[in-house]
Amino acid sequence: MATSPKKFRDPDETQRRIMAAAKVEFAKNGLGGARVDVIAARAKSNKRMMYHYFGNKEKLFQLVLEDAYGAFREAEAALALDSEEPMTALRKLVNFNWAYFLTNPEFITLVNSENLHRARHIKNSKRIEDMSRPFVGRMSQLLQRGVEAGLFRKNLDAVQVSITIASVAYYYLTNRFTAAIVFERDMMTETALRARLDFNTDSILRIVCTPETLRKLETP
Amino acid sequence: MATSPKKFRDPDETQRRIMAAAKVEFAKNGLGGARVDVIAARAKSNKRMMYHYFGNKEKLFQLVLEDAYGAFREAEAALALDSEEPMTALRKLVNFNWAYFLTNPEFITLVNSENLHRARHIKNSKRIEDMSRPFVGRMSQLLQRGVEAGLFRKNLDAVQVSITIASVAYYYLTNRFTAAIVFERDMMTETALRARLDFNTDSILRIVCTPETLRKLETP
DNA sequence: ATCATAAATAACTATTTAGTTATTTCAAGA
DNA sequence: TCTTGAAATAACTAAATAGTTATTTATGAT
Repeated sequence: MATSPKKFRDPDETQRRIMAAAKVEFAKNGLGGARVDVIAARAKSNKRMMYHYFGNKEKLFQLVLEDAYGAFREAEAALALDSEEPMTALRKLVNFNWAYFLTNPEFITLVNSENLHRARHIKNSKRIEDMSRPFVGRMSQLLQRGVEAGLFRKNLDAVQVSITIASVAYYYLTNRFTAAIVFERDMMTETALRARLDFNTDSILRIVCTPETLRKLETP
Repeated sequence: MATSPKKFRDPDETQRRIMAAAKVEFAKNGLGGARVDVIAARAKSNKRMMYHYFGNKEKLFQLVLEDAYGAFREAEAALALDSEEPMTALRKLVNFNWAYFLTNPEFITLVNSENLHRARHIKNSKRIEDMSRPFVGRMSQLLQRGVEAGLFRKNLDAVQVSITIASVAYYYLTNRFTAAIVFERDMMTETALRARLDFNTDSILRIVCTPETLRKLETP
């Protein structure tokens, strides 16, 4: 069969299992609420291995966070938006943010936890910086192409647009539990999720596109 | 002088001090990271009083959260948006959300913490429900008035609009620490804050207003 | 004045928890 | 097949932590 024979000693695999377990535990309980014993048990390893490979709880958290962020940016880069029409690319980007946060809820809680701690674990992370720069570059380039095609408004700040695209998806999903009570509405039915994605796509187009582009969209 | 004579026994004041201290501690470290000893010390009281008046840590958290949410909704209601022109009211609402999150950062972290715990502390809170319903009502009414005045687009969902107004402010502020690294930009300078508020106001108007209303705004 | 009651405090306890030490087990090179 | 170093495990420790008990102190009603 395809699976490699089970090794009894496999440092790489052990580290991988500890990271995976840590991701689950940190996402579920935050850095403060996470328990190293739980991580070790879930990884089917033990605490000593965690300390051996990662040093301490916080260093493990930092690595988990960097990996999560890396996976997010990699997935975004894989969209290859630079080879799409600007309108298509923008729609795909809105869609991607939504789908990613929805299918990777642990990403949201990890980022929330890191912000609660004022980003001290990634403050000096070269890795995060290196992963971020191309992303901002891609966004700027997309806006630029849209402007040149007469589709997008001029002088939009790529950072503001990026933040807005993320925010309308992220906020809905991260606050879905309190929102369900406040709005007396199940936020996670298929219908509700579809409605939110549609609303988000429409909103971002209204923010980014010129009035003429929007008019053409409405009268096909 | 105006200050009342210092009482040595003052249950109301003690409870108030414990609540205030708890708000700070929960906001700073989340429910899991908060320490009851720290709360007691900061309140210049002691643990026994906390347990006496509030039962346990989680019940205290619930009360702090309900109070924070109540204060937010009260402040919003005090805007008296129903006696404003729809456009003015909408701008004021965007402004209010921004200013409130900015000047009450503990509100954001409390809500984040509660969502990490899947809203289990307010799940059955009649208080929260009672405070929320009028808010949704006010939003619906505002949209309705805007539509009737030919200013706002028809068939907008008040819940989607509410969520969007909150999201563009909340996300920027809650994720300001990681964003500062990702975007290599200080998110909290006066200029950056002003730029974000302006961007948000513009965005929400583009989402809510009819094309004609927007056109009139651009050519005064 | 005094007494019952609630407010306040400090000292304590049983658990939990991050991190360590001591020991055993395996696998690869000589 | 023997040796050696890394991988793995379990048992331990010191500190921290939520919650409690026992006791003292002030206050307001009688």
